[in-house]
Amino acid sequence: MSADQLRESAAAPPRWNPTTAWNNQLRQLSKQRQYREALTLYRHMLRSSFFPNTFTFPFLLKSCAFLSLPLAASQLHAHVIRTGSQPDPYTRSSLINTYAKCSLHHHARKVFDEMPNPTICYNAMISGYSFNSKPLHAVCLFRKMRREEEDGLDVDVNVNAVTLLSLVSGCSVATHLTIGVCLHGCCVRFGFVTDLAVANSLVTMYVKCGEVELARKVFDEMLVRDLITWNAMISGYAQNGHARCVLEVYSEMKLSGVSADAVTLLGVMSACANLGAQGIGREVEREIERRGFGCNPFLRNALVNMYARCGNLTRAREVFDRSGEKSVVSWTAIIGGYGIHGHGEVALELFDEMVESAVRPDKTVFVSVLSACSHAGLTDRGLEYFKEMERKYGLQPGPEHYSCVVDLLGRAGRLEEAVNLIKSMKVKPDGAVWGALLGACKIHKNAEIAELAFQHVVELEPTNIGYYVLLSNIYTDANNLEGVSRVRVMMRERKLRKDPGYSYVEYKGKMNLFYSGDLSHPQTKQIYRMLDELESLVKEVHPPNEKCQGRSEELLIGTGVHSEKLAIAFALLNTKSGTEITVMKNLRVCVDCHLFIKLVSKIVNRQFIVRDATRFHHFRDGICSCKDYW
DNA sequence: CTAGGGTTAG
Repeated sequence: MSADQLRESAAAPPRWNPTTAWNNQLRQLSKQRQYREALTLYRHMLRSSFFPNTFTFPFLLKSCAFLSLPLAASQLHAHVIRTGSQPDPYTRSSLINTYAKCSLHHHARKVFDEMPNPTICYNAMISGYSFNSKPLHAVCLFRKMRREEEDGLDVDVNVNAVTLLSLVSGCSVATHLTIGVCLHGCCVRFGFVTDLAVANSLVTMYVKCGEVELARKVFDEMLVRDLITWNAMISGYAQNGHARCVLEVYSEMKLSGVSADAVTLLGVMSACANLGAQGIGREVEREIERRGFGCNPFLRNALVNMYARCGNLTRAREVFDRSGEKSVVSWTAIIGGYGIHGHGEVALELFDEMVESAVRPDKTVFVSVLSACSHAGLTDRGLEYFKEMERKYGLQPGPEHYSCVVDLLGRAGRLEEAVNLIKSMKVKPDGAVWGALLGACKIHKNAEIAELAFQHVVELEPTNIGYYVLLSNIYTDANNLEGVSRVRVMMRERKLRKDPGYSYVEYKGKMNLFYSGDLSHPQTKQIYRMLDELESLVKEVHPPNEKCQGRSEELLIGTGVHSEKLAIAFALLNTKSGTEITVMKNLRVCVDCHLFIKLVSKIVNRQFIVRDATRFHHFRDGICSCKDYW
């Protein structure tokens, strides 16, 4: 035994082969996902002159892949080459995978092209292309793989479930949907749709492309489902705004005997936030505590968001204050919460606090900050923050920020400034930017700028009826009847129809849904009696057709049986005094109702929160038959 | 080589 070897065995007292002992430690660390520690250990290993073998590198490469460390990866690659012997398939597939995960798919391909490849290397390269969203590259390689499989030459190549799974997961944006559909066909032809993991990846693929119906079809055809399947479907519905479907699938899941985990509850919580379903949200919170997920930062943020959106700022703040580590996402949730409900000052204070606590603001949090300013009428402070965004934090404002600032200026009546801001934009304004301007024109009755805004907005979003309605209303205010009929003709030509407006209130875990003039609710009689009473009380304090002072009170009290009014009457009938009432509205809250709600709130001394759910999609998932919901 | 996760105006 050489002196070196003796010294080595003394330094680390392993049983027989020192390399095996080191490798075992690496395996342990890798299993426990302690990737940084694995790399540190490797540094120790190098210092104590050991000889890495074929089992050493895959663990280390996996660590680099997870931590996305391209430099460390290429160093390791050099070490692999230095060992002299040809790398085995496992090491090569790890190299390919690591380069791909570091977004270096060209390097990965170089490794791939060095020699003939067995199945795992093909799979690694295919999944690498998918990871970098290059599904066409992946498909080309798949074709090559099939040819080699058929030739049956010296290397063992077999298309397997992992191959298809990797291919499918590469089509996770809508632009790649066509390829995804073809690959779905491949999965069927090759007999892999029955494979659980493959089917799961198909569900996920469709969900990410925004095709929830197709995802649901795959989901329904599956004979076996595991936790991943349910989660893919639940979070898929949640991400695409189909909040009610989330709750449906969740209860189906509970019936099927699969128990939920943190990911499931996250999807459910986000659905509750979008529905304003605080009661269900509370139940889920209890479930979270019971299952011991209370510390999960994802869930805590979702919880803060849910309470904030439902108007329960006290509870949102409690949960927020009690979370230990606060990320930008946590701050965004709480800032947005105060912003939505008009507490702009608090939102800005929180933002400053966030900066002080050394959390770097991102683009998203600025959207919340700017919109908080515009909700609270803090025009100039909003503009300051907008400037700071680029100057102080180096964040390029996107169209989503410009639309907030246009809204900010627009609400303050500074329409020309808003127009100039749009003209000065470096990025192309989207529909939302012009739409915000159009909305401002409605408030300040400026038909001229409205026409300019409308021209742009119909070009960008020709099917968004909201804008047609807005312009038509602006013309109505300006007594421009010719304009009104022109817009009507446009809408008819383009076959656009307005969705019926409806409102709903969550009560005892059920959605109570109302259309305007609705007579189908079981409590209809009491509701209308209550509404009559409210109307006469309101007329007492505020005689009809009398204009009021101030911006939001310019409006008259409408006499129609609006869905919001029915929802409020229902809530007053059924809930205890002192509790807040959250009413959800699919379209913008009817202007006639603003004052009505405000006055009723004063008269009965209850707080109402009417949430504008315009941007949520759940009104599209067929809330049509009210019977299912009460 | 291997499927699921929080925040975003109008």
